Amino acid sequence: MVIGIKDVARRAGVSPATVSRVLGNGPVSAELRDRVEAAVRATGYRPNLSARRLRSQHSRTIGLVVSDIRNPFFTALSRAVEDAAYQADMRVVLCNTDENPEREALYLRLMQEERITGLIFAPTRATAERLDRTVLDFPVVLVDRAGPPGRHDCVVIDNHLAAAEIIDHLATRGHRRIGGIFGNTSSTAIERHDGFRTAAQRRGIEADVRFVAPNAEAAEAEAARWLRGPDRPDALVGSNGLVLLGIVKAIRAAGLAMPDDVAVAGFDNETWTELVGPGLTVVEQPVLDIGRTAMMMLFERLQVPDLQPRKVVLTGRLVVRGSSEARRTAG
Amino acid sequence: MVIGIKDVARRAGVSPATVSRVLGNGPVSAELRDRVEAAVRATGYRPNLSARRLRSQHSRTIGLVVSDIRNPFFTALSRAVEDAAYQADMRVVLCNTDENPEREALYLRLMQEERITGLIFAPTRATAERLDRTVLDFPVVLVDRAGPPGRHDCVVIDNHLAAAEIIDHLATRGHRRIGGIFGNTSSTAIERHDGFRTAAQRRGIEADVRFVAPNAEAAEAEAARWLRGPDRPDALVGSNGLVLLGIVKAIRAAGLAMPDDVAVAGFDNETWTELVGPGLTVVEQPVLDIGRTAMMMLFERLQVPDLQPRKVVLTGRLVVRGSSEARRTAG
DNA sequence: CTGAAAGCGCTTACAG
DNA sequence: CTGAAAGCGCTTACAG
Repeated sequence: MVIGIKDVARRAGVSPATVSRVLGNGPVSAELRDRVEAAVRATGYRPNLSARRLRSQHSRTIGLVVSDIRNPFFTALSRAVEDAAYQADMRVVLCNTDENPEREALYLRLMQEERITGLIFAPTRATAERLDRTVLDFPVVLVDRAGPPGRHDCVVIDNHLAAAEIIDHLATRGHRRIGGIFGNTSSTAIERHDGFRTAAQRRGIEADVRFVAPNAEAAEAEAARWLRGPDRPDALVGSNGLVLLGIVKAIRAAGLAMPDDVAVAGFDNETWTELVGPGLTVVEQPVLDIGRTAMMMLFERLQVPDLQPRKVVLTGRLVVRGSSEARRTAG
Repeated sequence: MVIGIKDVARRAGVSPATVSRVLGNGPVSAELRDRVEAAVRATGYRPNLSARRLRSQHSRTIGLVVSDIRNPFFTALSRAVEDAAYQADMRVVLCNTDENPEREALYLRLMQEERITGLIFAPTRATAERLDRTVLDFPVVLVDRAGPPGRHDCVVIDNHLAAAEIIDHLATRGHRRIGGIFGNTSSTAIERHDGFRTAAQRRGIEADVRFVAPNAEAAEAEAARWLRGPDRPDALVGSNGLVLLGIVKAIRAAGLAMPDDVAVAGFDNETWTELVGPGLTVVEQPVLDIGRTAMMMLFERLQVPDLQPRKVVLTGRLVVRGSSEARRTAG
């Protein structure tokens, strides 16, 4: 049998209202407070959050909708968001969309049904275009992916700059035929692609590009084809951690060496990137800051709903390792 | 303004009860069903899940409490659990305990407040010992960690066997001084330790063991100390993915080579283990099966509450790679 | 098949 | 400070 607030009230000799006030730190005399607290301990009473949410009209719930929690970027993001949420006495409901717009729509409906307080969302490009703030009953902060300019609060890194830094670095190291493999569903990959092309053009470097589904399998298949073909690049760049993983797998499977046969660079400084071959050169994203900032923006938006949409741009950090260093002289 | 069931009812010219029946696939005439569905579409009505849960007394919620979602084993587990849950029209509330018994207690209370349908839990040893099924209002399935024999439903792998396989494999490859680094908070690490010792004894092999907090940093520090000391082992075994990561980092930092200076083997076949050095020898856990099985056991327990506690033991698979192969002959 | 009414377990004006 | 009462938005016997 589950104990309710009435049971506690009866035991403490007070009204349910008083029990509620003790739990919610309302104004209660010390004596009644003591009696109620004793009764709560004695009964092991736990308030029913569904009832509390319904009555108080606050769900104290943050929605977090990402493509796949197994992408280490989103794993770390979810942990950051959850820590911030639990500290604010809120909880998180997490959904994986697998970059599928239909599932995004499904989970947006679920978020409505949960009456979430706010949403942190990494949408596909298709959904970001369509997303209408005014039709949702809660504020949204986009993360990792900005969506159309000026439409939504968002926190991203400067992808254009980061991709350009990778190109500049590779060019400096003497690479002239650089290939890029980019995800085909997110605005982030597009921005990285822009930065990639712009920087290559500026330096008069040959930069070819291929788009794939943003997962390791698709990236590996594409990289394998590319490395086998006549136009094999001397450096490969991956647009996120999963793509980078696929590239490295393809290189190993082909029996090639980094950086002597192909140099490699990419995004996301996962724990393992320093351990592979000579170490992988990557742009590290400040993922904890991204998560925390998204939560802060959500809270600010809740306090001042009619603020202009704000874009917070953080900066990635290029971590140079052996995978992109100049070709070794034979020894 | 948020639309409620009454608004839909008014618009469709029916009672709220009828709207509720349409949504819940209750018995409704085709004509009224059509009118209600049209009204739902026109208004964009979304039922309030808090109200529904409160009234129906079903939360349709699974709790998932693990140490850290960033441990790739738990990342994959959470994805498996979430997929199974959403398919059963349930949702998941996830908590990270950081192997901290106080946080475990906190989150168990939260689970009570959520009135969850059932809990999937990877407890520390301390909490597993204390955990009393009869005091919780929901069934529990332990995953990865079994707890005291016969007390709880659980789904684990045969850790004793898996650890013994690692020892047998290393012994066959000629390693005679094997060191193990084990987590100090989970029953799983203890079982792996047992298997490790037993197999070593049977083979008359020197097997030393050290316990650390189950994270990469602690494992790396311990491995670094060990590799520097006078009793340097010729093979190191890590009790989970994070510990294995720490071991590999320490080996690289010390400028040692796998397997020539130290062989390495461990648990969890993460995506990166095949890419590090000559590839890492690991026991792969059937993590998708573990997640799905845990959900099934939960549902079965809900249907037949007075079943004996059941232990499902799955089997790990030893994936042999270069990190543990026989020392190369100088060439 | 359908509707009116009760009630899930809380919180919160309201009155004292 | 405290309690009685209303009500959050649904679902579900109950009666027809």
